[in-house]
Amino acid sequence: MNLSFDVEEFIKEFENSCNKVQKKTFEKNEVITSYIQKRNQFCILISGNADLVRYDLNGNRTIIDHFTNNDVFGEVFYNVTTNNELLVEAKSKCEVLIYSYQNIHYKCKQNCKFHQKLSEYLPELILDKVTSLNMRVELLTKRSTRDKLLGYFNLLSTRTLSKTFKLPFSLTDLADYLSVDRSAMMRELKLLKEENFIKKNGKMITLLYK
Amino acid sequence: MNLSFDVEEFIKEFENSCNKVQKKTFEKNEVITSYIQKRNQFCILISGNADLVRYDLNGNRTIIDHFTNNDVFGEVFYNVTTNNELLVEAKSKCEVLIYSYQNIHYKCKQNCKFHQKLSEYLPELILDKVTSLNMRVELLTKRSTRDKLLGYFNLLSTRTLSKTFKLPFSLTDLADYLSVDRSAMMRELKLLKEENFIKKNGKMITLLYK
DNA sequence: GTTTTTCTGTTGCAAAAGCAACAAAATAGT
DNA sequence: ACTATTTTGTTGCTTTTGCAACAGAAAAAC
Repeated sequence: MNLSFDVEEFIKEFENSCNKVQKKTFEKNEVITSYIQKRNQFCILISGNADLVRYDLNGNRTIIDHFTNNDVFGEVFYNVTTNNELLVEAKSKCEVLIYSYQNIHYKCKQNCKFHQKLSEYLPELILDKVTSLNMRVELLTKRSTRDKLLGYFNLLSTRTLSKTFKLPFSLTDLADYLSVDRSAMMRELKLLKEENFIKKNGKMITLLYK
Repeated sequence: MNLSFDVEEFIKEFENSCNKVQKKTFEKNEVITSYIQKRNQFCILISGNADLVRYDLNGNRTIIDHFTNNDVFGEVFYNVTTNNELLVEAKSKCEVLIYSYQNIHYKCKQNCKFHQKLSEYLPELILDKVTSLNMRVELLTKRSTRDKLLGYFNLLSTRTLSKTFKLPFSLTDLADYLSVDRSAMMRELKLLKEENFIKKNGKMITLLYK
């Protein structure tokens, strides 16, 4: 996230000016929302972190997306075509702004500050989402588990400007995020350590190659 | 694509009103643009079709995205972090509107109609892109070649409202799009035919299951 | 502070996917 | 219309990935 404006400031300042937006709090493991076609919910995660997960017919879980501070989500971003369940699950206590997408255009009152700012910031919020989705596609199209891992590590390294960083996921969740089998991923991690590509201590990873 | 406005109309009407936008034509196989960090190009494909492709260090080609009429692309949508080359290649003769993203905010003149309309339509254009990227992620996270194929066929079937449809790709390109080995994909297609899941005649596919 | 649950690390075996290579068919180029 | 190039369809073999299962470590719940 490198937005040109401060989402927190924006929310603090304006959340009470508009009666069409609501703020809700969710506890860990609660379902924040499920994606259903034709309900145009649009959400901004104010604090905490949450995952968009899919459970398919074989019982596989996939973490489709991982949301942290200031991320936007909701079924406006999704054309729900599959019969799989899509859920947003809170991974920690979460504060969420919930809004109906239509209401962005139909203002609640002439001078609603929230509306004004939201319209102004919206393209950037969505653009940021496109960028992160493109990175996701970039990762998922990598052919091997090794390339996915290294690709993801590179991303975190670039993001933190450091060769050492902490995984934002448990290893179990990381496997679901990279869409690979956990044991196969663990095996690959072991090889990467043995071949001196990385150093690993719990969730702390250090890249050892140039 | 199911936008609430007609992109073609918008472009026809306003493309000459703004001196900061240019229209270019590309022949088949020409490179329309390559993605380079910090150049904020933003493009709309008016006609033809094109692919966003990546060539990785092992020589694997991946079709990251496939663009047709009215699709938007450009490196505004991409945080170029990898050292891989990202190119947009014309698959047929293409007409493209090219614009610098910054210029969306800095209008060329007070009453530039193009600017006005573009600002108005932009969120929807980008939102549409998010939707298609989410579908892409949905496909790519499927665990097996079979699930990817069936997922993609379902998508085309839903889009065309028909059990029978034509693949917009060559089979070679489809493999690169689904990020699987071509021969493995062909093998799976053969099995799907043998097990009566699909009927296939060249690029025409018919789904046989409910 | 003890118990229960989740997460990590590992492995043998089975299944799926990738690689290489080639002939036939289709398409594009001249 | 003929030739060159690309695409399709196929297969044997190798490598990678996934599955199942389990023990120990860590974290969460009580």
